[in-house]
Formats: sequence, C-alpha cells, structure tokens
Amino acid sequence: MAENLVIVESPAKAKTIEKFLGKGFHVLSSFGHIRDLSKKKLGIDVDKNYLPNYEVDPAKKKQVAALQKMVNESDVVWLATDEDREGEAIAWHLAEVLNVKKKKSYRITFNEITKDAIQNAIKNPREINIALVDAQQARRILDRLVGFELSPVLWKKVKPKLSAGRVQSVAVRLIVEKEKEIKEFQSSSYFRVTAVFSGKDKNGKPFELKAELQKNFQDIEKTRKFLELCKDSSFTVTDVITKPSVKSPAPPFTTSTLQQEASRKLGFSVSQTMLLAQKLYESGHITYMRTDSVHLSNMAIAAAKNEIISEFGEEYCKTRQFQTKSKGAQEAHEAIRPTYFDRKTITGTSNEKRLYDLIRKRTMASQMADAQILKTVISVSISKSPDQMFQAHGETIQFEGFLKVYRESSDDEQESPENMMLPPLKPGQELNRETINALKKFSQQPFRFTEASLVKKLEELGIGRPSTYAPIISTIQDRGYVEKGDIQGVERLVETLVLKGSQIKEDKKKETIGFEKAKLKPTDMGKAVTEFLLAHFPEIMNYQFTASVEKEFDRIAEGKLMWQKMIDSFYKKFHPQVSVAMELKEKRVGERLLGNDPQSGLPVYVKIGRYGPFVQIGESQADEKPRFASLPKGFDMDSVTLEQAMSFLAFPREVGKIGNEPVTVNIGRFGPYIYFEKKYFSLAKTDNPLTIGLPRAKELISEKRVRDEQNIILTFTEDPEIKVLNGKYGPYISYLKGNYKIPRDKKPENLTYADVKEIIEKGPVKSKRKK
DNA sequence: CAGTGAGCGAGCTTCCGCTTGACTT
Repeated sequence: MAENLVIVESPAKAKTIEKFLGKGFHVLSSFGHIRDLSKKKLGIDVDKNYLPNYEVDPAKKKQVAALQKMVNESDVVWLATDEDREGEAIAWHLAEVLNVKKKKSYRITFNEITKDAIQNAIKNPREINIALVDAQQARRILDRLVGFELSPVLWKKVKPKLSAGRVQSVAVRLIVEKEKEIKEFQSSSYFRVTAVFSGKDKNGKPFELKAELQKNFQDIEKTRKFLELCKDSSFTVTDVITKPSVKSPAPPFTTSTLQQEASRKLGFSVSQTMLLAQKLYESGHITYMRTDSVHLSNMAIAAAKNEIISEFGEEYCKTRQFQTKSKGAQEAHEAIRPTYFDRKTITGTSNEKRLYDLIRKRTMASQMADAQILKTVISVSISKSPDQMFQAHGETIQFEGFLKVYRESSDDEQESPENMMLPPLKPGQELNRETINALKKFSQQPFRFTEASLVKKLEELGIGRPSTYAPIISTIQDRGYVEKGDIQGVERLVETLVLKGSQIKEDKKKETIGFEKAKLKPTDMGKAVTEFLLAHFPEIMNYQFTASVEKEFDRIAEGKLMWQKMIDSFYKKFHPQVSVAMELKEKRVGERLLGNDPQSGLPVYVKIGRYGPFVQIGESQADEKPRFASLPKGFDMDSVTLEQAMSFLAFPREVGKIGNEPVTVNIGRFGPYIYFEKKYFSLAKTDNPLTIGLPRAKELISEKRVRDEQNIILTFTEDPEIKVLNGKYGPYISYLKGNYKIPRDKKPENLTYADVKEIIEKGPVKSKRKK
C-alpha cells in the first residue's frame, strides 16, 4: 500500500516525479482541470451572488474515480498541481471532489522538475491559497458570463453558432484593424541610390566598395540631376569609423517564442508546432511546452555549460538567468529546453528532429558568450555635390560566440543591408566610380499577421495563455471570422537609372510587391461582427480590457477584494448592454444599401446570411419576392458596387443551347459552373462567368465527360445506375448517389452484376469493423 | 460538391484555461 499520493496535472510529469521520489510515493495525474461550470448551461446563479455550479467533466469521471480509489488507500495526499492561478484552482477542486479533508493533505509546488526542487517542496508544504483560487473563479466566471451572453446576441443579430469572448473577439479585432490600416495606407515612393567604387589598396590589391547614398530622392528629376553631377565628380573617402559592439543571445523558448521561430525558420503553423512539441515532451526529449517562463533550472544551466565547453570550448560559455518580461506571466514551469543537452539528435520524424534541433540550439545559445562584432562605416564625399554623401556599412565578426549555433529571425522581411567585410581604407583616398544605380522604391505597407505574429501580439497585450494560443487561432478560423492564405502581390513598373561610364541609362523593371505567404485576413463576417461588438460592447473589445481585469484578479489573489464584488460591478454594467443589443430593432449586422437598379428602380442590398455575404434585389415585404445572389470569392461587402451586384444578379445566365437543352452558367457555393442536362461543370480559374460563351462551355462539358469516362471501371447493362468507379480513395461502387465499398478480396474489374448487387444490399459505406 | 438567404419557429449553437486520448471516414 502506498503511503503517499502525489497528484500532478500531467501524466508525463507524474512519471518523471515518481522516479525522483522513490518508494512510498505514488504519483498520479489529474489531466488538467477535473471540474468546470456546466457545459450547456450558464452554470452561474446570478441571483445568488454568482454562485458557481461546478460539474465533474464526464470525460474525466474515470480518472477521478481512479484518483478517489488511491486517495482512499493512502495516508497522505500531496496536491502538487502547477504553481499558478489555474494550478491552485485545480488543487482546490481536487481537494473538494476527492474529499481529502479526511486524510492528511498538503499543497506543494515546484516550478522545475528536478530532484532537489521536488524534495524541497515536500519539506515545505503549505495550505491551499483560497484567495488565489478565488482569483481563478473570478477569471472563469467573467469569461463564462461574457462568452455565454455575447454569443447569443450574435446568434440573433448575425447568424447562429457564432461566438464572442474576451480573447477571441479581440484577436479578430486585431486582424480587422490591420486590414483597415493596410487599406488606408498611402504608399509613397522614392529613389534609392547605390554606388560601386573600385581602387587599389596599399599593396596594390584591387578592391570593390558598395555604398549607399544617405539621402533618398523624392522624384525622378532630382535623381537624374544628381546622377548628372556624379558624372564628372570625384569621390574621396572622408571618414572611416570603426566601433566594436556586442550581440547577446535571446532567452530560451517560451511557448510563444517557440511558435514564432518555428513559423519563421521552419514554416510550421502554430498548431503543428504544438503537436510536435507535445510528441517531444511525451518522449522525454524536452521539458513542458506550455510555458511563459524563460527560467532555467540550475541543473539545466550546468548541463548546458558542460555541453558547450565540450563542444566549443571554455571561451564560448557564459551562463545567464533571464528575466521573464511578458505581461501576466505566471511562471509555473521552466522555459522549453532539451531534457538532456548531450542528445544532439533524437529519433523521430524529420519535423520532430527539426523542432528539437531548434529548441536545443536556442537553449544552448542562451548560455553562450556574446558575439563580438566590429562595425565599420566608411563615408565617401562627392566633389560636385558636397551636401550629399555615400556610406558603406560593414560588419566583421571578431568572435562568434553564440552565433556559432543560433541566430534569431525577425518578422519584418525587410532585406537587410549587406554587411560584409570592407576593404582597409584611409581618409583622403580617392576612389574610382564604376556604376551608380538609382532604383525606385515604395514605402512598405504594414504586414498582415501570421498565426505566430498574432500570438506575439496577443502575448504583448497579456491576452490568452500558452495553453490557449493554438486553440484561439483555430477558433477564429473555424468560426469564419478569419482566413489564412497567401496574399497575391501586385505587379508594378519600377523605374531604374544607371550611370555607367558617362552614360545614364533609364529603364523600367517589373516588380511584384506585397506578396505574403500564409497570412491572416478578416472575412466579411469577421469585419461585420467586430464592427457590431465595437459599437455595443466597447469595453470588452478594448485591447486593455484583459490587462485591467487581470489587475483586479491580482487584488483578489492578494485578499484585498472579494471576487463576487468584482464580478458584480462588472456584470451590473455589462448585462444591461446585452439586453439593449438584444432588443435592437435596427437592420441586421453588416447590411448596406448599394443603390437602386436603374432598370426596375428596386433597391439592391448587400447582406450577411446563413451562407455568407450575398446581394439582394427588392424588399422582402414587397409583393414581388426579392432575388438573391451570393457574393463570389474575391469580392468584399464593403467595397462591392451596384454594378457588380447587378452582374451577380444576372445569373443564372443562358449561354446558348445544345440541341434543345439550355446551357446556363451560374455561381454556386464552390464557384462558377456550367449547368447542362442536370449536371454541373466547374469553370476554370481563368474563365470569366460574366462573358463565357457557348464554344468554351461545350469544351468544359466534353472535358469533364472525358475525365468521368476515364474513371469508369465497369458498367452493367442490367442497371445503368450502377457504376464501378475509380475515385480519389481508390475504386468504389456508385449507385443512386450512394457509395459502396468493394471488399478487399475482390478485384474491382472482375466484379459481376450479382457481386455488385450483393454489396449494395449490405448497405452503403459504413464499415462495421469488429475489434 | 452545386441553385440556399424572408417567413412558421422546435431545439441547437457559445466562453477561457488546464490536460491528453480516440468509438471512425
């Protein structure tokens, strides 16, 4: 019989700790929270001072029963959940549900999983901190009230199944506002001038020097004039300034920085990174992956030191402890680091290996020496344009330090100036001018968010937690507020001027600007919902809302404020706003009158419906029913024009007849298509549904028919409705819109009519595999 | 894979933050 039961949150952690504690200690895990407010109902009795009604999660019943059994068999219960607000609450729920009062029970915490830390915790037990638990209850109840009162407003005013909340609605707002910023951005252009000089150094060795003019020109005339001056100018080195500088490594990874770097360096999505990290954690390769702390245990720092010295030598090592700066950090865990630094590689998939490598290098680098860099700036004067100056920037690494293993990436994809070794020049030296190049540049519009850069922004605002970053990103996409995709760049003609010899050559170059990969863009729905929420619930939508309620949670945790009081003063203001919004008689969210049809005079609207944005002609109360057409891809509710709306309403359009049968073109849920003889034929991306004619329609029809023909393996004269087809997932039987699986032991091409009949009798695809 | 959107109005949807499985196409 185990005398001591230790309960932690994660099963992987339980395994590790059990090893450290040895005999007499049993370690089990709660798998996170075991109890929560009712899943379906509000679960809060607003009239009884916000009394919460907690229920054991049905999915956790089994685990709770197992815990109960062990509690009954143990003498002492140690509640060792995480050392943060949520962890304290989990400990409290465990104590309540498992009725540990009957036993000796203690609350213990440690924020690193080392033998010392755990034994130390056992020596310093304490009571559950009820004030901290109350702060968690306030957090939980506030989120529930906001989420479960706001969402139904959206169901009524916009469309069912939508959602709103303290975190997700602000995340969507960030994306909506970014898009607005980009739309309003006024691009300005300028000419950037660069020069290539040559010469010979003291030893007669030829060199080349690239330098940039310190001033940009606003227009092409001024640029031309300048190049004219350069034609007959002499160029002299006026200054050579060298300055030593140091670069220090970045701290080890937290969840958010790991997601950012994995996105920039490896191209992983946020959820992909977390899945891989979970694998690495479960295999014992890395420490816990949901953390906001940059703290490393002394043991880890010592291990990193060992590894750095043996791999690179003493001079490469410089240990440090970093301070966590991010807002609202609770630091229940260490930073994300390898469990064993001497494991250079691990077994696993190639992506697991790549992520492990990133984590190991980042952690190692954080304990390595600063890089010593010598920065050099060479200034070059222009004889005929004395108020201008060329400059060359050079960087030489004197000592690599941490750069030997790791260099952090940055979000702005701005091309960095060429930092190279510069030739050893002295002031006064004359240079030969080779070419001078002027290139038209455009000021950079703001970047849209990637998943990872959105997480970074949320973290800066103190919104969301490491365990929720990935789910937030999924939720706002699942709800249709935000879409991830590539942003197509626009082609621009860019003017260039080149001075070579005594000739100035002007040219125009094509350049694609503004292409962005895997960026987040708001949908019409996201924009409309954000606008609505901003109008009626400005406090919740405020970027500072979370930070301000966090301050109150802190006061609750300090015992200076009753959680019910805090919730009450919030709810007294919030709830009436909900009632007002519910009763709004105004037209539905996002609706806009585009104008009147010049032909009929009927009003034309753009609205959001159950299936997304659409245009409508006519009033719904009128005698004549209105007609509808969905907004095709690539059109925005807020920019669509009356003319465009009228063109959508022109569908379905007859393009002609084949025999007596009409051929029409229409736009459906999956894009434009041709409809002929009760069959559908998708248009190609290059086809324009507004102008497509009969010849092209015929082409599409026959192409599709050929494709279908090729997929037919067998048909039967007995019943033309039955076909054996080759599909995306292999051969199958199709009969009256139902699909049927072909048994493994039969070859599809050898099936007889009787075989097929038998398979169909057995029922459609629903493999009832017995275990 | 495919043409909806108003209107009758049952019964459903929804939050954030802890943690991992799993009945399948």
